[in-house]
Amino acid sequence: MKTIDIAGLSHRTGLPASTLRYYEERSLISSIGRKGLRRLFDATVFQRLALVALGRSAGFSLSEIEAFFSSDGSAFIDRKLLHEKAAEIDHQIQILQHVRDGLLHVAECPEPSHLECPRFQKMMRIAAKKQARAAKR
Amino acid sequence: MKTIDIAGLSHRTGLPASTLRYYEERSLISSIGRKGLRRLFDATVFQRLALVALGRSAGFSLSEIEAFFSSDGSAFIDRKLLHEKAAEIDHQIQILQHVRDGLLHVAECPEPSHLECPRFQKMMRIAAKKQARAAKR
DNA sequence: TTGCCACTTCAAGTCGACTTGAGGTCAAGT
DNA sequence: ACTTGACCTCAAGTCGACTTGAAGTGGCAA
Repeated sequence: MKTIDIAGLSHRTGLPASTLRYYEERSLISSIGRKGLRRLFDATVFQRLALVALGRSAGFSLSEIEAFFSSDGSAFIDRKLLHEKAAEIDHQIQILQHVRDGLLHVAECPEPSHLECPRFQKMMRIAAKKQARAAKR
Repeated sequence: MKTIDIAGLSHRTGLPASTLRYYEERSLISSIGRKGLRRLFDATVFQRLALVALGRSAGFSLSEIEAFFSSDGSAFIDRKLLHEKAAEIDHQIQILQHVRDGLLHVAECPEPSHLECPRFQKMMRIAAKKQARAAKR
């Protein structure tokens, strides 16, 4: 079986070795053994790291990602949670679209009065509503 | 002129007083004076806070939002910066769309083999590339 | 066999955005 | 005039996700 040490894994993933050790400590990945003190990983670790990357991009915390990996090693079993997160992301996309439009509006509008513009105000109201939720991330 | 104290402002915005003090310390908002020790705010603070909320929703750090407020108190004057940020947000929207699709794919696919699906792998590659940036937010 | 240095562990530090707590002040109601 | 308690300041704590540093170990080239 082909194995890779932490330096190689770091090189191939772009993640610092410290992060990989940290992920192992958090049980997000696992090494298949040691050569002396040194960790050895096999190819499955790449998949695992890709899933972690996906989860991070989706805004999951490491704890949440941990929860996705069930005890038997299989991953992402909770479909309901996945759908919920997808919906959350959809929502965030909509907010970002409003915010982008708001920024562009401000950039285009030559007036100092864009703060009075109803379009801008509407966008701000949307942003403000989501403040509490957004601030939690 | 109508003024409001920190408790009233907190009540009307939903933000804790500690957060409002913190924002004042960061120069994101300003009080118009004091009654004894107590801060007094006027109506303009609501607009200011709405802009801060907007910025936070857009994923800006408080420092970035500070930068938007120019020294003379007017806001969002740097059109180039605004366009840049809008483009950045556009980019983030695209990533989130991929991530959402990835989550849905995993949720739908009843096989343990979704990890081999080319669509999924492509999405994961995109997510992985953006990991560093996403992790910073 | 020796020596280098990439790896190891473990504790502590960092960063952003706040929150919490101790100890102090003062506006306002009785 | 006194008390109450909401406000004040400033320092320190928190949380998540890592990073950094010191001190130790051992694989491998010469």
